[in-house]
Amino acid sequence: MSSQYTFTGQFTFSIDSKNRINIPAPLRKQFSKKDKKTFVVTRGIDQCAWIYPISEWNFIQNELTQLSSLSKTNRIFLRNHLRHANIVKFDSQGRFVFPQSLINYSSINKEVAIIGVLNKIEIWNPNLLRKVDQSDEIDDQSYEELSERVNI
Amino acid sequence: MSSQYTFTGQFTFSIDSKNRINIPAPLRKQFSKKDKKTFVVTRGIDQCAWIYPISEWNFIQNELTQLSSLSKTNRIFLRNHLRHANIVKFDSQGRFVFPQSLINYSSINKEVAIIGVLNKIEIWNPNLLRKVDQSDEIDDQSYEELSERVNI
DNA sequence: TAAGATAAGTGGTTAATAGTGGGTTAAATT
DNA sequence: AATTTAACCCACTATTAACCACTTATCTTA
Repeated sequence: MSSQYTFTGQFTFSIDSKNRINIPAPLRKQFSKKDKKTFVVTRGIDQCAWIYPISEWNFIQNELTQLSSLSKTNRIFLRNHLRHANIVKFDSQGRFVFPQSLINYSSINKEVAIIGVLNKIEIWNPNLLRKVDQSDEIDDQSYEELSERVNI
Repeated sequence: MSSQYTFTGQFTFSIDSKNRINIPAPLRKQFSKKDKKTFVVTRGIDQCAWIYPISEWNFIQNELTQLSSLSKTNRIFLRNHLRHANIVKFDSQGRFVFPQSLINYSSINKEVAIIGVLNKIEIWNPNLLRKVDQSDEIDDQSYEELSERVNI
Protein backbone atom coordinates (compact mmCIF):
# COMPACT_ATOMS: atom_id res chain seq x y z
CA MET A 1 0.00 0.00 0.00
CA SER A 2 1.74 3.16 -1.08
CA SER A 3 1.26 6.69 0.14
CA GLN A 4 -0.16 9.59 -1.78
CA TYR A 5 2.78 11.63 -0.55
CA THR A 6 6.12 11.55 -2.31
CA PHE A 7 8.23 14.21 -0.71
CA THR A 8 11.68 14.75 -2.21
CA GLY A 9 14.41 17.37 -2.25
CA GLN A 10 16.47 19.31 0.25
CA PHE A 11 16.00 22.88 1.45
CA THR A 12 17.84 25.15 3.86
CA PHE A 13 15.58 27.47 5.82
CA SER A 14 15.79 29.43 9.02
CA ILE A 15 13.81 29.17 12.22
CA ASP A 16 12.57 32.57 13.42
CA SER A 17 12.39 34.23 16.83
CA LYS A 18 8.98 32.67 17.45
CA ASN A 19 10.25 29.17 16.67
CA ARG A 20 8.42 29.05 13.39
CA ILE A 21 9.68 27.00 10.45
CA ASN A 22 8.48 27.43 6.93
CA ILE A 23 7.53 24.33 4.98
CA PRO A 24 9.12 24.60 1.52
CA ALA A 25 6.52 25.39 -1.09
CA PRO A 26 7.19 22.30 -3.24
CA LEU A 27 6.45 20.06 -0.25
CA ARG A 28 3.59 22.15 1.08
CA LYS A 29 1.80 22.03 -2.27
CA GLN A 30 1.45 18.28 -1.95
CA PHE A 31 -0.76 18.53 1.12
CA SER A 32 -4.22 17.40 0.17
CA LYS A 33 -7.36 19.32 1.04
CA LYS A 34 -8.59 16.63 3.37
CA ASP A 35 -5.51 16.95 5.59
CA LYS A 36 -6.37 20.61 6.19
CA LYS A 37 -2.79 21.80 6.69
CA THR A 38 -2.58 19.44 9.62
CA PHE A 39 0.32 17.13 10.38
CA VAL A 40 2.26 15.49 13.17
CA VAL A 41 5.80 16.44 14.21
CA THR A 42 7.59 13.88 16.28
CA ARG A 43 11.01 12.48 17.09
CA GLY A 44 12.79 10.77 14.28
CA ILE A 45 14.75 7.62 14.98
CA ASP A 46 17.90 9.53 14.16
CA GLN A 47 18.67 12.91 15.71
CA CYS A 48 16.07 14.78 13.69
CA ALA A 49 12.33 15.50 13.67
CA TRP A 50 9.81 13.74 11.48
CA ILE A 51 6.75 15.32 9.93
CA TYR A 52 3.81 13.21 8.75
CA PRO A 53 0.67 14.59 7.10
CA ILE A 54 -2.18 13.69 9.42
CA SER A 55 -3.64 11.03 7.13
CA GLU A 56 -0.25 9.31 6.96
CA TRP A 57 0.08 9.47 10.69
CA ASN A 58 -3.31 7.87 11.17
CA PHE A 59 -2.22 5.04 8.95
CA ILE A 60 0.97 4.56 10.95
CA GLN A 61 -0.97 4.63 14.18
CA ASN A 62 -3.07 1.79 12.88
CA GLU A 63 0.05 -0.24 12.29
CA LEU A 64 1.29 0.53 15.76
CA THR A 65 -1.83 -0.90 17.36
CA GLN A 66 -0.68 -4.26 15.99
CA LEU A 67 2.30 -4.27 18.33
CA SER A 68 1.83 -6.08 21.59
CA SER A 69 2.94 -4.33 24.74
CA LEU A 70 4.15 -7.60 26.13
CA SER A 71 7.37 -7.10 24.25
CA LYS A 72 9.78 -4.74 25.96
CA THR A 73 11.09 -3.40 22.67
CA ASN A 74 7.55 -2.66 21.59
CA ARG A 75 6.77 -0.85 24.81
CA ILE A 76 9.82 1.39 24.52
CA PHE A 77 9.26 2.00 20.87
CA LEU A 78 5.60 2.88 21.28
CA ARG A 79 6.26 5.14 24.24
CA ASN A 80 8.99 7.11 22.55
CA HIS A 81 7.11 7.42 19.34
CA LEU A 82 3.80 8.50 20.68
CA ARG A 83 4.63 10.79 23.57
CA HIS A 84 6.65 13.17 21.42
CA ALA A 85 4.05 13.45 18.72
CA ASN A 86 2.58 16.95 18.36
CA ILE A 87 -0.36 17.72 16.14
CA VAL A 88 0.23 21.06 14.43
CA LYS A 89 -1.04 23.13 11.51
CA PHE A 90 0.76 25.51 9.23
CA ASP A 91 -0.43 29.12 9.05
CA SER A 92 -1.48 31.12 6.01
CA GLN A 93 2.20 31.72 5.19
CA GLY A 94 2.97 28.02 5.37
CA ARG A 95 4.78 28.05 8.71
CA PHE A 96 4.30 26.04 11.90
CA VAL A 97 5.76 26.41 15.37
CA PHE A 98 8.43 23.87 16.05
CA PRO A 99 8.02 22.49 19.60
CA GLN A 100 10.80 23.36 22.04
CA SER A 101 11.34 19.72 23.00
CA LEU A 102 12.15 18.87 19.41
CA ILE A 103 14.44 21.87 19.05
CA ASN A 104 16.42 20.41 21.92
CA TYR A 105 16.29 16.84 20.65
CA SER A 106 17.50 17.74 17.18
CA SER A 107 19.93 20.48 18.29
CA ILE A 108 18.46 23.16 16.09
CA ASN A 109 19.88 26.66 16.26
CA LYS A 110 19.13 29.10 13.50
CA GLU A 111 19.40 27.13 10.31
CA VAL A 112 17.44 24.02 9.48
CA ALA A 113 17.78 21.52 6.66
CA ILE A 114 14.42 20.23 5.48
CA ILE A 115 14.43 17.08 3.40
CA GLY A 116 11.67 15.10 1.74
CA VAL A 117 11.76 11.32 2.32
CA LEU A 118 8.68 9.93 0.55
CA ASN A 119 5.83 9.87 3.06
CA LYS A 120 7.58 12.05 5.61
CA ILE A 121 9.62 15.23 5.94
CA GLU A 122 12.75 15.41 8.07
CA ILE A 123 14.04 18.46 9.94
CA TRP A 124 17.77 18.51 10.64
CA ASN A 125 20.48 20.68 12.03
CA PRO A 126 22.46 21.11 8.77
CA ASN A 127 25.76 20.37 10.48
CA LEU A 128 24.47 17.14 11.97
CA LEU A 129 23.09 16.06 8.63
CA ARG A 130 26.46 16.65 7.02
CA LYS A 131 28.14 14.62 9.72
CA VAL A 132 25.68 11.77 9.45
CA ASP A 133 26.05 11.89 5.70
CA GLN A 134 29.76 11.20 5.97
CA SER A 135 29.75 8.62 8.74
CA ASP A 136 26.72 6.60 7.78
CA GLU A 137 28.12 4.99 4.71
CA ILE A 138 26.28 1.95 3.48
CA ASP A 139 28.62 -1.02 3.15
CA ASP A 140 28.73 -3.26 0.12
CA GLN A 141 27.04 -6.13 1.91
CA SER A 142 24.02 -3.96 2.69
CA TYR A 143 23.86 -2.73 -0.88
CA GLU A 144 23.80 -6.31 -2.05
CA GLU A 145 20.89 -7.08 0.22
CA LEU A 146 19.07 -3.96 -0.91
CA SER A 147 19.58 -4.85 -4.54
CA GLU A 148 17.52 -7.98 -4.05
CA ARG A 149 14.57 -5.99 -2.85
CA VAL A 150 14.77 -2.80 -4.89
CA ASN A 151 15.54 -2.54 -8.56
CA ILE A 152 16.74 0.93 -9.46
CA MET B 1 9.14 -4.27 -17.36
CA SER B 2 10.67 -2.01 -19.97
CA SER B 3 10.50 1.72 -20.36
CA GLN B 4 8.81 3.71 -23.09
CA TYR B 5 11.90 5.94 -23.20
CA THR B 6 14.94 5.11 -25.28
CA PHE B 7 17.22 8.12 -25.03
CA THR B 8 20.40 7.96 -27.10
CA GLY B 9 23.08 10.27 -28.40
CA GLN B 10 25.44 12.89 -27.06
CA PHE B 11 25.12 16.67 -27.18
CA THR B 12 27.24 19.59 -26.00
CA PHE B 13 25.27 22.52 -24.70
CA SER B 14 25.93 25.48 -22.44
CA ILE B 15 24.47 26.42 -19.11
CA ASP B 16 23.41 30.08 -18.97
CA SER B 17 23.75 32.78 -16.33
CA LYS B 18 20.51 31.67 -14.70
CA ASN B 19 21.62 28.06 -14.45
CA ARG B 20 19.33 26.93 -17.21
CA ILE B 21 20.15 23.95 -19.41
CA ASN B 22 18.44 23.20 -22.64
CA ILE B 23 17.25 19.68 -23.25
CA PRO B 24 18.32 18.65 -26.77
CA ALA B 25 15.35 18.56 -29.10
CA PRO B 26 15.77 14.88 -30.08
CA LEU B 27 15.50 13.86 -26.42
CA ARG B 28 12.82 16.38 -25.55
CA LYS B 29 10.59 15.16 -28.35
CA GLN B 30 10.33 11.76 -26.67
CA PHE B 31 8.59 13.19 -23.63
CA SER B 32 5.06 11.94 -23.62
CA LYS B 33 2.07 14.20 -23.09
CA LYS B 34 1.18 12.57 -19.80
CA ASP B 35 4.55 13.49 -18.29
CA LYS B 36 3.75 17.17 -18.88
CA LYS B 37 7.34 18.33 -19.36
CA THR B 38 8.02 17.15 -15.83
CA PHE B 39 11.00 15.12 -14.72
CA VAL B 40 13.36 14.51 -11.84
CA VAL B 41 17.00 15.60 -11.73
CA THR B 42 19.09 13.87 -9.14
CA ARG B 43 22.58 12.68 -8.33
CA GLY B 44 23.96 9.98 -10.51
CA ILE B 45 26.07 7.24 -8.99
CA ASP B 46 29.05 8.62 -10.89
CA GLN B 47 29.95 12.29 -10.76
CA CYS B 48 27.07 13.40 -12.95
CA ALA B 49 23.37 14.21 -12.75
CA TRP B 50 20.57 11.90 -13.81
CA ILE B 51 17.31 12.94 -15.39
CA TYR B 52 14.25 10.69 -15.27
CA PRO B 53 10.91 11.51 -16.90
CA ILE B 54 8.41 11.71 -14.05
CA SER B 55 6.63 8.49 -14.96
CA GLU B 56 9.93 6.63 -14.86
CA TRP B 57 10.74 8.18 -11.52
CA ASN B 58 7.36 7.23 -10.10
CA PHE B 59 8.12 3.65 -10.91
CA ILE B 60 11.36 3.83 -8.94
CA GLN B 61 9.61 5.59 -6.10
CA ASN B 62 7.05 2.85 -5.84
CA GLU B 63 9.81 0.39 -5.18
CA LEU B 64 11.23 2.62 -2.48
CA THR B 65 7.96 2.78 -0.56
CA GLN B 66 8.43 -0.90 0.21
CA LEU B 67 11.37 -0.11 2.48
CA SER B 68 10.65 0.37 6.17
CA SER B 69 12.34 3.24 7.99
CA LEU B 70 12.90 1.09 11.04
CA SER B 71 15.94 -0.39 9.33
CA LYS B 72 18.97 1.85 9.58
CA THR B 73 20.32 0.90 6.19
CA ASN B 74 16.98 1.71 4.66
CA ARG B 75 16.83 5.10 6.34
CA ILE B 76 20.25 6.11 5.09
CA PHE B 77 19.58 4.80 1.64
CA LEU B 78 16.20 6.51 1.33
CA ARG B 79 17.43 9.79 2.72
CA ASN B 80 20.43 10.04 0.50
CA HIS B 81 18.56 9.01 -2.58
CA LEU B 82 15.52 11.17 -2.16
CA ARG B 83 16.93 14.38 -0.82
CA HIS B 84 18.90 15.05 -3.97
CA ALA B 85 15.92 14.48 -6.20
CA ASN B 86 14.45 17.69 -7.61
CA ILE B 87 11.19 17.74 -9.49
CA VAL B 88 11.49 20.20 -12.36
CA LYS B 89 9.76 21.17 -15.61
CA PHE B 90 11.19 22.52 -18.80
CA ASP B 91 9.93 25.90 -19.99
CA SER B 92 8.37 26.80 -23.32
CA GLN B 93 11.86 26.94 -24.80
CA GLY B 94 12.72 23.48 -23.53
CA ARG B 95 15.04 24.54 -20.71
CA PHE B 96 15.06 23.76 -17.00
CA VAL B 97 16.99 25.27 -14.12
CA PHE B 98 19.77 23.02 -12.95
CA PRO B 99 19.89 23.03 -9.11
CA GLN B 100 22.98 24.58 -7.56
CA SER B 101 23.67 21.50 -5.45
CA LEU B 102 23.99 19.39 -8.57
CA ILE B 103 26.16 21.98 -10.29
CA ASN B 104 28.54 21.54 -7.38
CA TYR B 105 28.28 17.77 -7.28
CA SER B 106 28.96 17.33 -10.97
CA SER B 107 31.48 20.20 -11.26
CA ILE B 108 29.68 21.97 -14.05
CA ASN B 109 31.08 25.25 -15.34
CA LYS B 110 29.90 26.61 -18.64
CA GLU B 111 29.73 23.63 -20.94
CA VAL B 112 27.70 20.50 -20.35
CA ALA B 113 27.65 17.16 -22.10
CA ILE B 114 24.18 15.67 -22.30
CA ILE B 115 23.92 12.01 -23.11
CA GLY B 116 20.94 9.70 -23.54
CA VAL B 117 21.15 6.37 -21.69
CA LEU B 118 17.89 4.54 -22.39
CA ASN B 119 15.41 5.47 -19.66
CA LYS B 120 17.52 8.35 -18.30
CA ILE B 121 19.56 11.32 -19.45
CA GLU B 122 22.96 12.11 -17.96
CA ILE B 123 24.47 15.58 -17.48
CA TRP B 124 28.27 15.72 -17.36
CA ASN B 125 31.11 18.13 -17.21
CA PRO B 126 32.60 17.33 -20.66
CA ASN B 127 36.12 17.11 -19.26
CA LEU B 128 35.10 14.65 -16.58
CA LEU B 129 33.26 12.55 -19.11
CA ARG B 130 36.37 12.39 -21.28
CA LYS B 131 38.46 11.34 -18.31
CA VAL B 132 35.99 8.67 -17.21
CA ASP B 133 35.78 7.51 -20.80
CA GLN B 134 39.50 6.74 -20.82
CA SER B 135 39.85 5.22 -17.36
CA ASP B 136 36.62 3.24 -17.10
CA GLU B 137 37.45 0.51 -19.55
CA ILE B 138 35.41 -2.68 -19.31
CA ASP B 139 37.64 -5.72 -18.96
CA ASP B 140 37.07 -8.95 -20.85
CA GLN B 141 35.88 -10.81 -17.78
CA SER B 142 33.07 -8.29 -17.22
CA TYR B 143 32.08 -8.51 -20.86
CA GLU B 144 31.78 -12.24 -20.46
CA GLU B 145 29.44 -11.81 -17.53
CA LEU B 146 27.41 -9.24 -19.39
CA SER B 147 27.05 -11.54 -22.37
CA GLU B 148 25.06 -13.96 -20.28
CA ARG B 149 22.47 -11.35 -19.51
CA VAL B 150 22.31 -9.21 -22.61
CA ASN B 151 22.24 -10.40 -26.18
CA ILE B 152 23.56 -7.76 -28.57
C1' DT C 1 21.38 24.86 -55.32
C1' DA C 2 19.46 28.97 -53.49
C1' DA C 3 15.86 31.13 -50.88
C1' DG C 4 12.34 30.95 -47.80
C1' DA C 5 10.35 28.83 -43.95
C1' DT C 6 10.60 26.43 -39.81
C1' DA C 7 12.69 24.92 -35.74
C1' DA C 8 16.39 25.11 -32.24
C1' DG C 9 19.42 27.35 -29.10
C1' DT C 10 20.46 31.45 -26.30
C1' DG C 11 19.71 35.84 -23.86
C1' DG C 12 17.12 39.10 -21.20
C1' DT C 13 12.78 41.39 -18.90
C1' DT C 14 8.75 41.32 -16.25
C1' DA C 15 5.37 39.55 -13.22
C1' DA C 16 4.25 36.30 -9.72
C1' DT C 17 5.47 33.70 -5.78
C1' DA C 18 8.12 32.27 -1.88
C1' DG C 19 10.67 33.27 2.32
C1' DT C 20 11.13 36.13 6.23
C1' DG C 21 10.02 39.59 9.80
C1' DG C 22 7.01 41.70 12.84
C1' DG C 23 2.70 43.40 15.03
C1' DT C 24 -2.09 42.70 16.78
C1' DT C 25 -5.70 40.07 18.60
C1' DA C 26 -7.57 35.97 20.66
C1' DA C 27 -6.93 32.14 23.67
C1' DA C 28 -5.07 29.66 27.35
C1' DT C 29 -2.72 29.07 31.63
C1' DT C 30 -1.49 30.29 36.22
C1' DA D 1 -6.74 39.41 36.34
C1' DA D 2 -2.20 39.15 34.52
C1' DT D 3 1.04 36.94 31.90
C1' DT D 4 2.24 33.95 28.47
C1' DT D 5 1.33 31.52 24.29
C1' DA D 6 -0.58 30.71 19.97
C1' DA D 7 -3.24 32.17 15.86
C1' DC D 8 -3.91 35.64 12.41
C1' DC D 9 -2.84 39.40 9.54
C1' DC D 10 0.01 42.69 7.00
C1' DA D 11 4.23 43.96 4.69
C1' DC D 12 8.88 43.84 2.55
C1' DT D 13 12.42 41.63 -0.25
C1' DA D 14 14.57 38.26 -2.96
C1' DT D 15 14.08 34.61 -5.79
C1' DT D 16 11.80 32.11 -9.32
C1' DA D 17 9.11 31.20 -13.18
C1' DA D 18 6.60 32.83 -17.24
C1' DC D 19 7.10 35.57 -21.20
C1' DC D 20 9.14 37.90 -25.20
C1' DA D 21 12.77 38.51 -28.56
C1' DC D 22 16.79 37.52 -31.33
C1' DT D 23 20.24 34.63 -33.73
C1' DT D 24 21.72 30.51 -35.71
C1' DA D 25 20.92 26.21 -37.71
C1' DT D 26 18.19 22.96 -40.32
C1' DC D 27 14.79 21.59 -43.47
C1' DT D 28 11.85 22.22 -47.56
C1' DT D 29 10.68 23.46 -51.94
C1' DA D 30 11.00 25.96 -56.12
